[in-house]
Amino acid sequence: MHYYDFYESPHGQMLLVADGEGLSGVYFDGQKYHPQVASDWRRDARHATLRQAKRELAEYFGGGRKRFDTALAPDGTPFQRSVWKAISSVGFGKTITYGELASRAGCPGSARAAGAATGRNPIGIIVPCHRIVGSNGSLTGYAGGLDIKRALLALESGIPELLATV
Amino acid sequence: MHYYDFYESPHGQMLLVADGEGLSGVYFDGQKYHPQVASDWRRDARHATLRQAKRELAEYFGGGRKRFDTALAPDGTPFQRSVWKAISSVGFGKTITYGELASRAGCPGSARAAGAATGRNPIGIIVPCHRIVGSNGSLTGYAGGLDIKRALLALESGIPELLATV
DNA sequence: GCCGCAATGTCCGAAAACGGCCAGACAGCG
DNA sequence: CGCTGTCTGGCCGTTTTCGGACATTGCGGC
Repeated sequence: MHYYDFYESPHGQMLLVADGEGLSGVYFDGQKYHPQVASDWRRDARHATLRQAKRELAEYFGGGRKRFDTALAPDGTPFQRSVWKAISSVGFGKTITYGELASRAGCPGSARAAGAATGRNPIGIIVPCHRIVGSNGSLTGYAGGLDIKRALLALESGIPELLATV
Repeated sequence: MHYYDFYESPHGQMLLVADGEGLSGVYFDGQKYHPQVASDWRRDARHATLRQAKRELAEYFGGGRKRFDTALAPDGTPFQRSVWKAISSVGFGKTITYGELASRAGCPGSARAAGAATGRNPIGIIVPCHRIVGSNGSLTGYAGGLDIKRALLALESGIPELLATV
């Protein structure tokens, strides 16, 4: 059974999805690969996992949280899961390249495949795929749009002036 | 979760599979499309659905049962399910053609596709695909082998001499 | 610097192949 | 004629196969 609820972020409404195992999805409104809410899903604002995720997101956007503790249960191929796991190991305010990401996932040389897997990340923000950049530092892409990616990195940079430029 | 057990039929060992919904598979040993027993399946001789199926099969081969009451939960496409449902409506000792089967499934003219779907029937004997024959009365095919198909039809014919010919 | 290229895992659409068919035409045979 | 068996062409859903497209990168050639 799938449960879901919404969260109002500074960058628009977000859809949160959970199953029995943990959080399975966090999506910006209208982002790429945004799922359809199926008729057999149940909206439940008090669902334990969803509540914890909403609280932690609020603390993150408020600047008071640097890592997430919600239990995750994303659905994907073995390769994708290893990539998403590697993404989660990138700390707040840090960035790595797609090539480095591929290496950490155990598949050096598969940078492009790692990029594709990054694009399929179902748990935005909490699995911090916005911290993955091109080898020359360019932002290259983000399912929610480059503006949001830039804003998230600015928020994590800790430099107030940077925030103003967004 | 999948549960399974075996049943010793007059024509060799049979594999029975069930999930939470009902019986999902009944296969002759070595038949076409015989599934692999996955490592996360659990053998359970006392499983309610499996026990009922084994009992009804024993009664069928003993000649004392003409229809099955076990709850079924086969996995397939919408078309396949409608075909298997139509097969189940064919009574003991009767036969229909693949063309007639297609019509009963709601798709007149799709005789060939109905044949393919019949071949994929996961629940042998209980979904009596052996009662489907060619338009000229020929047996044409059976996943468990034509010999078994002939034997089943002989058993259902009620004519003792026919049984001797098998 | 700029361009082209090879290597990588997954998804998606299109196309082709594959069946437990069937009706019609034809030839062979008594 | 009537009956039989074989062959052919059209029919239909599913499965398999194949070719690109991606949130990349390092290298060689120009």
